[in-house]
Amino acid sequence: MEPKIKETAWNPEIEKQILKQWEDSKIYEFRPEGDIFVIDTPPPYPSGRPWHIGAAAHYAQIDMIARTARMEGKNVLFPIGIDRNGLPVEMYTEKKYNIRMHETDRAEFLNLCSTALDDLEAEMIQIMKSLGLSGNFSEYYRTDSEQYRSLTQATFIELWKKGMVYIANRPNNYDWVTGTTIADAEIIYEDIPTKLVYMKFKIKDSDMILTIASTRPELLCACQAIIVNPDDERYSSVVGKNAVIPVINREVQIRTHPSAEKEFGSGAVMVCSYGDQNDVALFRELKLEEIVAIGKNGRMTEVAGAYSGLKVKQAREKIIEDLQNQNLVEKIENINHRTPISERSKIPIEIIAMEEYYLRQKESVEKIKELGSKIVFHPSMHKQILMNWLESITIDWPISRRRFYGTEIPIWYCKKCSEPHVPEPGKYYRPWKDACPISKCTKCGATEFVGEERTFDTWMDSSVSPLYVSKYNRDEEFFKKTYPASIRPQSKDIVRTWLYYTILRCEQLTGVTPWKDAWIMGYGVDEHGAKMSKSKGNVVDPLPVIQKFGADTFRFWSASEINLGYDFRCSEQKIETTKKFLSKLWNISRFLSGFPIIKSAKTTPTDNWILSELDNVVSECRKGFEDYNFFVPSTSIREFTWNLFAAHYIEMVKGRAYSTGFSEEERDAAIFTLHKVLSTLLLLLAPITPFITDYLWQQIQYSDKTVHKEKFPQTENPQDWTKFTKSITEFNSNVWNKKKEQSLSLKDAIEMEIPEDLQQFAKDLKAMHNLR
RNA sequence: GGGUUCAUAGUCCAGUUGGUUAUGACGUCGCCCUUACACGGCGAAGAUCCAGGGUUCGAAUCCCUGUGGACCCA
Repeated sequence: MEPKIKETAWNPEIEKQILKQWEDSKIYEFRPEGDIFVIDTPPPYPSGRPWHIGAAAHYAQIDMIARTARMEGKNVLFPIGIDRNGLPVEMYTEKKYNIRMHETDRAEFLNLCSTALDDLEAEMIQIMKSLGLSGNFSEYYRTDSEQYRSLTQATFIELWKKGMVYIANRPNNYDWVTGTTIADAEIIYEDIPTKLVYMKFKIKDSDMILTIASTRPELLCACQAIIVNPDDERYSSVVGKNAVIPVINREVQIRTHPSAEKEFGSGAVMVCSYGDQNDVALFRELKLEEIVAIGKNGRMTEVAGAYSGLKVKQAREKIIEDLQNQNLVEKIENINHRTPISERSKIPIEIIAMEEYYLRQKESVEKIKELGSKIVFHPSMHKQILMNWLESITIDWPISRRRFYGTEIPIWYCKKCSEPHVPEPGKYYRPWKDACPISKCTKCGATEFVGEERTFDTWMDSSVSPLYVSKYNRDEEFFKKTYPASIRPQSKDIVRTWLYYTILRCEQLTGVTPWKDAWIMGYGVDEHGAKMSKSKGNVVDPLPVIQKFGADTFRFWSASEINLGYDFRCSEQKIETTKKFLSKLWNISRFLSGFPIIKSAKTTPTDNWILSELDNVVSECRKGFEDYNFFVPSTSIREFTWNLFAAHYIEMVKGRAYSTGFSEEERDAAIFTLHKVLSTLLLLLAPITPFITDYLWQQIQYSDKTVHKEKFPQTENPQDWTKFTKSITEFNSNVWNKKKEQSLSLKDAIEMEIPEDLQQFAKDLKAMHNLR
């Protein structure tokens, strides 16, 4: 019989047609009824070209989650969004047009950002579509839309009214390049080579010299105390006395404090506003008066005297030089200092006191620990990242940012008494340009207002994503059915931000955990295991790879190469070799497409053996799918298909299927089994490689609809025949080896004994090897 | 300094509750067009399972110590 499939290899070009078929027939449309499964999809951030191949692999797997749930009979809400708020696009725009945000007209700057985002977004959507994501593209959302931003603002207003927000002037992490306060979660630490300068301080009214080591000599002008450890006998005689700050020539008192480490530097520490978080704590504890030495522009202020106007780094070099000239330096050590760096602009942050809005989070920590412990993490080990983060939260969340491209903080201040007012929730407010919606100050009765200019930290937007997709505040009925969501898929580097903030905000607003499961993926690294970065030039662009090898190849690579939760290596060569498996599957299908589909038959021992192995595969796959792990199913399917089904079973029954020397009943049993195995494999593979499986399913005509409307196969627990697997494969190997030794062709006849335990397979084996 | 995690052939990786000869793939080297597939088939070489110690009749697997890497936190 002529095979229905003609070509000898899978052509990824066909994917485009299939994609169109899916779109036209709307097979992935969500209906809010029955068993509902909601994915809190991460909206990707279009921060520049190219998009990360690891991210593409990540989305391919999220789609597998969606398809798995669908094949288990669930109605799946798989939203697609684009995250468009925040610093990266502002920096991208500044660079692209060579402008500075704070020196550009706000409305104009926002327009430029928006245009830049549109371009980058278009490419991402194209990649996501060509990957075959079964998400809701027709209603894809943007986090900078009026609707989304009005939700961010409404949730803020709700928390404001509950008293969860307050304003405070306190030292905070400040990034002078981007000109804004940042949260602890946005800080990374890097070891940077730094000079540890041992400076000589004179003790007043004595000839004694006190040596103090510091990495921040430029902060001498902001020094308000010197501390030594209370147990440090070297300094017990000078405690209580005053020391003279070198170069600055101002006096400060020497005190004791347990945070001074005897072993670090000289054991004496200068306390300045503010070298690090420890200084902040000491200023508060010792009630010292703050001296503002560094301005918002990252330069030294007038209190720095001769150094005023210099950037911090320049001031440091200059003051070291001056100290050396005046013979006030004992020595300089080169050390690697763990330095806090702004995640965005990569510069060391400064700690500067500023007035910012804070969202209360400290009192929620215990509650979130409790909620967090109930969320099922995949893999479970990554729950620890959240728990460790919760342990380290010491201050509330500063949520205001001095940036433009973000959701505006919806507050107006009374011009007369400065009382802040929030408007009614539900609309999108831009206080920097909109007229004030409040008519009269509730405190003093004045009628003139001035709008807040700051925006929110972007995590204020991102942290309500599960509320947005389930239409919180917009559609009560829909919300009830779709919240909490089923699963949050995301990568492990944003556990302490996105994952944590979402639980925090949703708990504050709804009192419950936003999802039942959290699915945490590792990073994509390059082929040598190094992190991909634009500066290293090792970023792999996913688009050409997908175009070259096809989405299914890329997806199968993603499934079979990535162990959930662990970092994975991306190399084009690996992806290329994955394509071979799809060719194998294609050719098996091509062979089978020549035989009629037989619905039932009286199977022989050989058939029972492969069906028994197949049942194991089904059970393995179901276990993997249950854990949202695609590594297990893809590898076990590949191994079974290639090394048992194709290599042994098909070879054993080929003669029987062609009916040479076999009864019709025996032939039908072989054909029945071949189709049974292949159709089961296609179903199991459908969530992983949706294109090729759908194409083959429809070409062979296993049913009159798409494979994606089918349900997963169940295990049937037939009698266990797998004990014969080893004997069968070994016997076949022996025959092949014998023929090779005797330089026989595989079709040549040979004399060999079939072992006792394989007698029931004898007829197939004889036909297969031409045994005499 | 604390935490998480990893260490298995040239490379990547599997190994479920400890049980004969350690899985598969890529790569390498032979041989082979055998009517699904040369994007294929068969075969071969290649591993002190990071080191040391312990528990055990028996350890890649469990425990301890150390070494090296990745990440997180202070």
